[in-house]
Amino acid sequence: MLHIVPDIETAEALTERQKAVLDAALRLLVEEGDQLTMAAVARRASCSKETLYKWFGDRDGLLTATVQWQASKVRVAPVDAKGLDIASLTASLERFASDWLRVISSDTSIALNRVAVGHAGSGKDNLGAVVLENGRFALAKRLKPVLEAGRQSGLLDFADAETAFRTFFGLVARDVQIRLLLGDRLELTEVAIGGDAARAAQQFLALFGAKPGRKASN
Amino acid sequence: MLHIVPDIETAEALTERQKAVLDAALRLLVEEGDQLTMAAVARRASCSKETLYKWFGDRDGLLTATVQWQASKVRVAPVDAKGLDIASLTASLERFASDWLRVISSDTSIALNRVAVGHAGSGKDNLGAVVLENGRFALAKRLKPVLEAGRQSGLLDFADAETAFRTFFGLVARDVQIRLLLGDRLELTEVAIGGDAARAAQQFLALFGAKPGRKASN
DNA sequence: GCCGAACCGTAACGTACGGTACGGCTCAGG
DNA sequence: CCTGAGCCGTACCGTACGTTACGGTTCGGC
Repeated sequence: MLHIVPDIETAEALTERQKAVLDAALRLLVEEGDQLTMAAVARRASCSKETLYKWFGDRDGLLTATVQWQASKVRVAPVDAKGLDIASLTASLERFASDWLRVISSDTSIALNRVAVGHAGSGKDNLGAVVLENGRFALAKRLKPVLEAGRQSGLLDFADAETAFRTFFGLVARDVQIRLLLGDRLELTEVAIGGDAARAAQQFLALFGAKPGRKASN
Repeated sequence: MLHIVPDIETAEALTERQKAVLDAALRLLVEEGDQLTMAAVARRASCSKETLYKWFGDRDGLLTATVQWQASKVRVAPVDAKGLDIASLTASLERFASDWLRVISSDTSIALNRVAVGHAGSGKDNLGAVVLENGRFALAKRLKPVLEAGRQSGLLDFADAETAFRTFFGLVARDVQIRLLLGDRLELTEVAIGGDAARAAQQFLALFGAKPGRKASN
C-alpha cells in the first residue's frame, strides 16, 4: 500500500506565473505524453529553460509539480450526508459514478495516468502515488461517509466500507479506464455516462441495499 | 474501438533462437520497464545488436514482437459449457475470476501493460491494441460462451452478453489493476485471490442469476 | 577443405535531449 | 541615473542510446 500523502500545500505556494507555466506543461503533456521535452515546455510557456530548472529542479520535478497542480484543481467539496433516504442515496451514488466516469475519460486524466503508469516501478519519482492519492483514494475518502450514512440509516448493509467501496468502484469503472489507457477509442457521451452511472448505482444497491426486516433503521 | 486483430501467426514463425531472444527481452522488460536498451537486450540474450535489428527492424519492432510472444504463450483452452448447472457455472465463474486476477497481478502482465500504456497515444506502434486484444478481449471471447450457456440453461438472465461481461470484469478487477499499474504494492496472495474470485462470482450471480419462475429452463 | 550465410562482439556514428552558462532586457528600490 | 534581482532567449556541453558498420567465428552444404 502506498498511502503517501503528497505535500498538500506545495500546490498552493505557487505564483501566478508558475501556475501559468504548469498549465502550459499540462497542455503539452496531454498532447505529447511523456516524450515532452524541457525545451518544448519552455517554448510553450514562453519561459527559459533556466527558469524551469530553477523552479522545479529537474524534469521529474516539473512532471511532479504538474501532476500536483492538476490535482489541486480538482479538489471538490465533500457531500453532506444528512437526511438520507433511498432517493437521495441513489442520487448521490449516481453523482459519484458519473463524476468519476467523466474524470477517467477526460484527456487530462488519461494523459496524467499514462505518464504516472509509465514512471511507476522506475523508482525515480512517485507520480503513481500522487495520482492514486488524488484519484482512487480521494474518491474513497469522499464516498465512504456516504456509505456509512447509508448504513446508519438502515438503507445499506455491508460489513466493511472499504470492501463495499471497491465493489462500487468496479461497478462504475469496469473496463473503461484500462481500455482508455491502452488507447482504445471509447466514446463516452454524456448520455452514456448517465446510463452507466444509473446502472452502477442500481447494481450497487441490489448488492448492498438492506433487505427489509434486516438491520432496520433505528 | 480498436479490435485490431494482431497477426496471430507472427508469433509462430519464430525459430527457437528467436524465442530465446524474446524471452530474454521479456525478462529484461519486467526488470527495467520501458527504459531497456537495445544493448542490454543484446547482452542479456548473448546476441549482437545487428541481429536484433535484422530480425525485428527497430526498437518498436522488438517491443511488439516481445509482447506478441508473451501473448502467444498464454493462449488457453476454451472451457466447454455442456451439462451446466448452478454449481458448475459458479465454479466456472470463479475459475475465470481467479485466473484473471492471477494474470493482472503478475509481474509480466504489469510490465507489459506499463509499456503498452506508455506507448499508447504516441501513434508509433499499437502495443496497446495487442495487449487489449490478448487480455480484456480474449477474456471476453472465452467467457461469453459460458454466459450464453448459462442463459440457455435458465441459470442466468441478461439482455446483452457484452454488458454482462463488462460487469463481471468490473466485479473481478475492481481497483486492482490500476493500483498495481500505478505502483501500489498490493500483495495478492493465493488465498486472497480465491476469496475475491468467490465474492465476484457470488455478486455476479446475485445480479444476473435468473429469478425462479422467470425464464425457466426450457 | 572451401565457400558463403548467419551471427557474435565491438567499435563507431549521429542525434536528441537533459542540464548549464551567459548576455541582454525589464523593473523595483534607492 | 544606478544597481541588482529575476527572467528570457539562445548557445553550448555531455551523454545516453538508437542505429549502422565491420572484422572474426561457426557451421552446413558441396
